[in-house]
Amino acid sequence: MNIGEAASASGVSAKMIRYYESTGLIPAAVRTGSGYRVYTDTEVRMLRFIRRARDLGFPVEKIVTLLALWRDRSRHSSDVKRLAQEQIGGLERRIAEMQAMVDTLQHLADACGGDHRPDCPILTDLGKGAVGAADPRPLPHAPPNPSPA
Amino acid sequence: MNIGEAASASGVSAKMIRYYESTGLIPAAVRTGSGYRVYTDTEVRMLRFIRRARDLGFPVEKIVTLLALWRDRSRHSSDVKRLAQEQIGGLERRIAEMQAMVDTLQHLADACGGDHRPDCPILTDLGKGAVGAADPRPLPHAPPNPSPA
DNA sequence: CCTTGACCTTCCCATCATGGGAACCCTTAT
DNA sequence: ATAAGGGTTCCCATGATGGGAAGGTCAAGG
Repeated sequence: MNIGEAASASGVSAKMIRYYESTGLIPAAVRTGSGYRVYTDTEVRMLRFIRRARDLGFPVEKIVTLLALWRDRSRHSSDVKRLAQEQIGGLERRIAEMQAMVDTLQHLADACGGDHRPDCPILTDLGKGAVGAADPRPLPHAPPNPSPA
Repeated sequence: MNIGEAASASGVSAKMIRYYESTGLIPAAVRTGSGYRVYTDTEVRMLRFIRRARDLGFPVEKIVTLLALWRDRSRHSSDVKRLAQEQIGGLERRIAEMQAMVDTLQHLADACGGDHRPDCPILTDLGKGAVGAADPRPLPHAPPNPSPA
């Protein structure tokens, strides 16, 4: 199977298959004499596994561990369960953060007339604050685990 | 005020202040004879505005619009409210996606013994699926609007 | 046999917001 | 005068993904 077929069979783009190979997430594929990558059903199943785990928001780094457990027939299900629960915890923390943003915005929007007049508590709130020192919270902008699928 | 002072007064790092200037989000700062950027309270307030908007999850692109409205004294509050509501909608969509991930994971984890045995519905589910064509959903991985604050 | 088109290869670039660091210049206090 | 602690620019890296160019390969059909 060529990379294109493996891509459509697994739902992982050819680009990403090469990327996963380059980062070591999956082993290097066997090549034909002319350099084409060749995939078997086993590898396609691995790619589907990766795809599903990404759909569930697992960061690629965690998928490394999941794949190792997947391959390890003597794994303990408790190890897998723990990973899943950590993932749930991380997602729930991010959900709570976003919910807090929603709540704040909703509060501000509720207090905003939404008419032709310029007065708007949203802008007032965003612009408020004395010019003294601000707490330099690090604005942890890059979520460790973005993937909404 | 030098950039370092403006950074601690606004909560935006000096690095990011220069970045915002380079992208045109904020106007270029006045310079001293020797090239140091100089900031006034007005600019610090603008930076705090940006910081707060980022904290609420607004992508920088939207902040461009918010800033324009902030500066425009003849703005209509309805324009601001609409932006806030769009932001709320986007956040809620992402929350729903993540909640769906949590639900799926919780379902799988509940069915997993979590003991020393290898059997685990989590891995079974991730690995399942025939090797036929998979729907090539684009895995919209990059959230348009990540910032959890 | 040769062409054509679809596929493959590698390599580079871009995203987005952010940090790290190097190399070098400026200011201020001792 | 010198050292410390700013500032400046420029380059690089992140993580997962797509886009695209330049060039090699394969299969089908004339």
